[in-house]
Amino acid sequence: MFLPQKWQYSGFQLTGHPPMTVSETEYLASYNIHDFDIPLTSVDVVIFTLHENKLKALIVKRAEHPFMHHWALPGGFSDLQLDDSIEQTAYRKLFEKTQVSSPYLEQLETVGNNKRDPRGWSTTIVYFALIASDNVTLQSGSGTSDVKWLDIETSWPQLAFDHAELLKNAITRLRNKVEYTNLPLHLLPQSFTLSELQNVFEIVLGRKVDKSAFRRRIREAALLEEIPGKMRLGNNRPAQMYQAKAENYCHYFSRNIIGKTTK
Amino acid sequence: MFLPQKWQYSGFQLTGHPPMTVSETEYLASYNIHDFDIPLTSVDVVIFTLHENKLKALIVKRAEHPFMHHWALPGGFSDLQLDDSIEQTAYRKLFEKTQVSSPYLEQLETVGNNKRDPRGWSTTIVYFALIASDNVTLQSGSGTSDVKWLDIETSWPQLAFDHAELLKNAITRLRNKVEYTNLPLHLLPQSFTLSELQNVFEIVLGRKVDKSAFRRRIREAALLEEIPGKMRLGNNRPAQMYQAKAENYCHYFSRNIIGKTTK
DNA sequence: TGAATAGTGTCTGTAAGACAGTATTTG
DNA sequence: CAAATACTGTCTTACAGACACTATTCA
Repeated sequence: MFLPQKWQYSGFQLTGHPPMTVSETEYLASYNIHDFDIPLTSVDVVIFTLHENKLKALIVKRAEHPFMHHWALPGGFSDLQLDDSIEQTAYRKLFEKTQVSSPYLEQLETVGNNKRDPRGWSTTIVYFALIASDNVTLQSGSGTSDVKWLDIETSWPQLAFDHAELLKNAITRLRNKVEYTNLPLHLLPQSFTLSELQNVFEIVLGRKVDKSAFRRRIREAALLEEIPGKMRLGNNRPAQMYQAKAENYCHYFSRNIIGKTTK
Repeated sequence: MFLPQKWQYSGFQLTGHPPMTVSETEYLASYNIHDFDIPLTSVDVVIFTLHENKLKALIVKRAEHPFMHHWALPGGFSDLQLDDSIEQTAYRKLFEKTQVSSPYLEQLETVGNNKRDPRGWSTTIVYFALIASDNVTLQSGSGTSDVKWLDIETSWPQLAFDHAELLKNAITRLRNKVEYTNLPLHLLPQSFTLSELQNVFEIVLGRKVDKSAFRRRIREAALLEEIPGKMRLGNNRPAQMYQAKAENYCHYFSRNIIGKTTK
């Protein structure tokens, strides 16, 4: 079961490459990444927003091989000069397309295999972002010829690579997390009413929830603050407007939202 | 806000590389990954087990540069010949060290930046695995000179790269998920008693839970099946033994376990 | 019999679901 | 006034927590 490792190997090194006589400094000086057969690594971003009461994801039309002229998720390679980290790559890609600089951004998954890219072994790190649709200015940017919001409930165009599956996974993750987090807050503009917030939850969940229970849940989590005197006016009773407290980037409820099953 | 993209770009392509006159076939034929400056990409695996009533993680002593002679998480590069996917790389690394072939394995996070590896820009895909400690045979394998279980509650040796942080993140993820999933099942051998299962939950959570509530929760989730007649004997009332139903790889409870706050 | 652990019964507390009620605006 | 939406009150239900109780073995 548990071998006594200490005596088995202590005092000598197994053979390895590079040889033991090379110091770490010498090793690093002679190290050349291009000597190794390593996979492509890219970053893709699933950008969600709410537009016309629909949940939408951003897709771009590729202007380059492979999959030229196909729709795809925005993404690309880390620029080792521009980016200090893969998060920065994700933020940069998101900003290039939307001009939004402070989204909710979360790492989703990393997919790497020898099937997904015709160029060979390829790995992509997938992020998902939530942004408010106000103040977004879409830009196709470099490497793409078009950009648009895809209503995730309608039929999708054929997406490049395995991007249809990546998008499906992102939708699943978002739906799951909405059951026990406050993520939909990030799909709304800075100020909003409780009815608007509830509406966002319902759109993402795909079902109605009870108003009274919903408000109690939000109130008791202390996620929001009233904006004194600011009301949403209409042909009915005015609604109090709220904003998210800064500290509530992601709040976890201790129970799932169950809600009504009918839409 | 939302630009009418259709008319803006339809009918022509933006300039791009490679030029439009090259077909995809020609492009792929001339494509050479070594022409590009791409980051190192590795896979690391945090392997948890339960041993002597402690939660432990596997660490290996590096026999190669960089960080030679330092303890580190098991991991390494995908072998583009051996591995069809990064999951396979993770399974391979896990099997090399433990001879366990069917662990619980989950992707944790991917960390990529220009600080974490002295060789330069580097990305690692981190997995975490849960295995039962019975039938494990530790092997240091290639590139490492030693291997051992690290009790995560004791003080750690200095770990190579950012592995201390990766391990900390894995522990956090495991602890969080134990609040609302059945993950501890995978730390036990095939058959076990309910008290043993509760004990595993308590070790991972770091606190006691109520026996009656715990059993109700497990019973109502229908995760287990009795092994008829098989009992754990001792100087006390014998305990019924159970095994996990095959379909319950990962069960999500709809509420967190709250439990007692005293250990 | 006592020690030890297995296993159960039942009361309480908390938060969600259901749903009907009241409140406040415009037209 | 009616229509529409905002907001609240209250009863019920579900399930976790607390904790005491019973059960079954060995020494």
